[in-house]
Amino acid sequence: MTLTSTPCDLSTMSLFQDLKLKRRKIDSRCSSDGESIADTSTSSPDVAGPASPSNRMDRSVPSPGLIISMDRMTSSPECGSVTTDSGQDPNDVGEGVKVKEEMLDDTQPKDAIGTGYENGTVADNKTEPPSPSPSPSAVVTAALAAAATAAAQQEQQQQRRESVVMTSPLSCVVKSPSTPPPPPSSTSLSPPLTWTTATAQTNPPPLRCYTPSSAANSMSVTQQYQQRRQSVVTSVSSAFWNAAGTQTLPASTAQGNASAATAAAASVLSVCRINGVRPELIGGAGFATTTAVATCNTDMKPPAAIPPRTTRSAPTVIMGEAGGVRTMIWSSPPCTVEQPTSPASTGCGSVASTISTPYWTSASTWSSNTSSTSSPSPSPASVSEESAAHLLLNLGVAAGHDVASVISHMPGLRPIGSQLQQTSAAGGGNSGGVGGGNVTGGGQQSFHVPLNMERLWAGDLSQLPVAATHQMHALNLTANTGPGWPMTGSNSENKSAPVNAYHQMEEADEQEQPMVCMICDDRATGLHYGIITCEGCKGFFKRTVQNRRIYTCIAEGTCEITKAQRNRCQYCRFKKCIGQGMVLQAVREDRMPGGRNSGAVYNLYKVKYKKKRPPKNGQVKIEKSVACSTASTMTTIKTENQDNNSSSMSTLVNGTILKTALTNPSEVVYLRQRLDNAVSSSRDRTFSIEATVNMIKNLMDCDEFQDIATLRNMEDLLEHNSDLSAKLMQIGDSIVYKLVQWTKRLPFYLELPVEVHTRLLTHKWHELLVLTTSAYQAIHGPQKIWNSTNMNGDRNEDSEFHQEVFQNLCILQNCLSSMMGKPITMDQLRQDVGVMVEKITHVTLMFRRVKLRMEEYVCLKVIIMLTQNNGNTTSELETIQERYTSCLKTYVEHTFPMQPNRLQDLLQRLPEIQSAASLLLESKMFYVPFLLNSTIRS
DNA sequence: GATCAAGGCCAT
DNA sequence: ATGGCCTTGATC
Repeated sequence: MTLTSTPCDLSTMSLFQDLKLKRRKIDSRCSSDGESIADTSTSSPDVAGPASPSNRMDRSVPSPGLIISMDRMTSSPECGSVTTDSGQDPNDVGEGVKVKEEMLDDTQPKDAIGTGYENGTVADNKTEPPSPSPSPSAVVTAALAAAATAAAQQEQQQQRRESVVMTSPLSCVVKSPSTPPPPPSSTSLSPPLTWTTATAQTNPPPLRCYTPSSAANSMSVTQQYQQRRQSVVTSVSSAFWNAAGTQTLPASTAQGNASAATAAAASVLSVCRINGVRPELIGGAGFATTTAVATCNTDMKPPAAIPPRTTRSAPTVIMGEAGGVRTMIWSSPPCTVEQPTSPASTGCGSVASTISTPYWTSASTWSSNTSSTSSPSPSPASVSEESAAHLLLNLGVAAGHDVASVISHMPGLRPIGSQLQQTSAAGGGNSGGVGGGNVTGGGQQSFHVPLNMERLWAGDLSQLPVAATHQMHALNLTANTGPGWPMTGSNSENKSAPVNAYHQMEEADEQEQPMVCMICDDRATGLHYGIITCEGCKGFFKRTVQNRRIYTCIAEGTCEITKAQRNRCQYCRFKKCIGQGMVLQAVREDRMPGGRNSGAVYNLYKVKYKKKRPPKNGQVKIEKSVACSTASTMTTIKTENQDNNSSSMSTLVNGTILKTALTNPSEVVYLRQRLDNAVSSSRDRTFSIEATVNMIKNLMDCDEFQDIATLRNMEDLLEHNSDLSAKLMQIGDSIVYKLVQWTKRLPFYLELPVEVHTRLLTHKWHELLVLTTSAYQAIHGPQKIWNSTNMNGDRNEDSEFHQEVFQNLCILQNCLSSMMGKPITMDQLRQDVGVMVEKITHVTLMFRRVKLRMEEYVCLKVIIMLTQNNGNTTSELETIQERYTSCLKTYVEHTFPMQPNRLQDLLQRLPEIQSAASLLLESKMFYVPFLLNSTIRS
């Protein structure tokens, strides 16, 4: 089946509507004839979407020619088509963001395999992902050649029953043996990467790593598994887009053969050994950014027997990727027994299971699969676009269960082969504590629980030191003592053991002795981020948090951290920092020096301990450890009305609450809110110009305006001889990817839960897009000089406006005509997008007149994103928005002291932008902003 | 003004 | 990247 672009009448049907009609036809055929799917995947490779190999290559090589400017503010192309056509609430139109892992996959390409795993590897999570491989086809060819020559002899019978066929990075299909493999593609740029992993003929070939510089070029079985798995995951993305109604993807060939994919991948994984242990995937390994392969210089044994899944005594290897760097975390998990996961624990409600090896299959033929699943599959029209955004935000950061929950919300996608992941399977959501090195949870070592730094930086604080349940209960922390505080202030009946131990040591150490670092026992210099540390650990913690680094441990995550060995394993060092109670929030986002956090973070989490002294002679280390850990996790929580309720406060003080504060997810949410409210370093104050400049600089750094604003391959997009759906897919691909990447680089990304970011993207993408387009036109567009003076020689702004509108309409007319291969009349154009273009143009002119600066633009961008139209603004969002509003105010006042109304003028543009954006949704012509900037060359 | 806990600098 | 030393600035 080939999707050919049928130019539609712009006046009667939007491009999306047209595409959806196509989609319906395809769905109908796919439902009735599964085998036709293969035709789809092969006869129309272009339809594979923007992430096809050819597209990848195209995108990886910026065109020096026409570059459509667009900002990284991205949108979803087909959001409108999905909802409106089905008669859904128009308010929902376009509020979705279609996401595909390829967005991330592009910047974290397979060519990066092997580059990120060395001992002590550190990944700066803020760094831009590496550029795509310049020659993926060559790499693929090489891989295929290797595959052809190095077939192993011992393939599992289990594997032979299934096959994973990757026809393209986008269109992996999972097929049963009976399903014939797709014929080779005729596209030279997109060689048919047919990687038959478990067909009866060959074993998984020892593919080479894509990265020549990789220290370990041999792709391990695990790597191969990862790649296969990614191919499976890729199909999910395809299916999602497919379900969005805009196109049929080859992924639709995935006939829901979930068990095949599961078994194939599981068979590979289950028999792999890395350093003698079986690797396992969790968390961030769920999707594209996290499915990259951790390189390993370890010989991988060929698959053997599949061990029982209910016993897992071997250490776990968690492989994931963030910021383009692979992470491998080793741990020694407890025995895992499959068990159902409470849907509530996911926060999404409908996930059926939590997974450690999350395999997903594209159930793009959901319409016919519904009856076979335990839960009804949603219709394509009910695609949860928010879930899509959520999904992408979770890429690289979410644990398996999060991904599972997200996927569970995605029609056509369903988890299969779920296997409980022990660390995230707690029904109550308590994912356990980070091993504090010495002791957490009443002295019980917690090394078994790995620290997923990706999730940590994504805002998942549930990994932070958690008082064991028994510890919480011992302190009666579940009782409410004040508004919203799930803890008691009165009962400390059972806290006596650790607290007394602490106090005993405290009293015994009154003598003057040098403080020792709670992390490495080096000489401490004072309180740093909540605990007593040395300068080294202080700086280490600061750098880690500031840069959102992701460390790896090549051992088992139990490295001893001493002064002599602290630099041997960053992962374990940071893990100990967290475990000992160092406060992430104490690292200031605005990097404002000076002052104290006592009025902020420590107002909420008053660390109750004294400076730890070295143990006296005879004191056993474990005692010190207990004391330190206890002290570090001991907090006095002030109630909100502490000033007015001395008795309550007294109760709290007297009942000094042994609380790790971040105990379980339900508390974390509230605590985070409290923290944000309490952090005075970034709220309710006027920033100095230095701080303002710094904050704006951070925003600008994560914006990459020039690069992001350009849409590559515009010439290709404007050609009418290629599939229109592919064009739009390509645009949408770029949009979503850039939008998510921008979000994840925001300085306040960690301050908000992923769910909030998801919601923001879902509801604000169009406004961001309009703002970006207008700002880019104003800043980088030609400073047009119109012949617009009136009889008095004065500037005729009205005439200027209309001339600008007309020019923009002409641009659109040309571009659309080119794209559709059919002339578009100006009347049609005016009817469809005239008002919207006028509004966008108006904003652009206003920005141009005031000579909008990038510094202002990035602030406006954050402000508008955090503006809640429905009035349901949360304090979290308000806090951040106020922060950047204040930042913008300071900047404007300092930079333009002679323009007292400049700030007001800028902020007044925001409603206009929202108005234009709403029209953008209604028109469903998301690409208009791109085209408006198409004449601007970078 | 002293203290202290932030961030920054810079030699290693 | 680390860590010792310095500066900064809020709090006492």
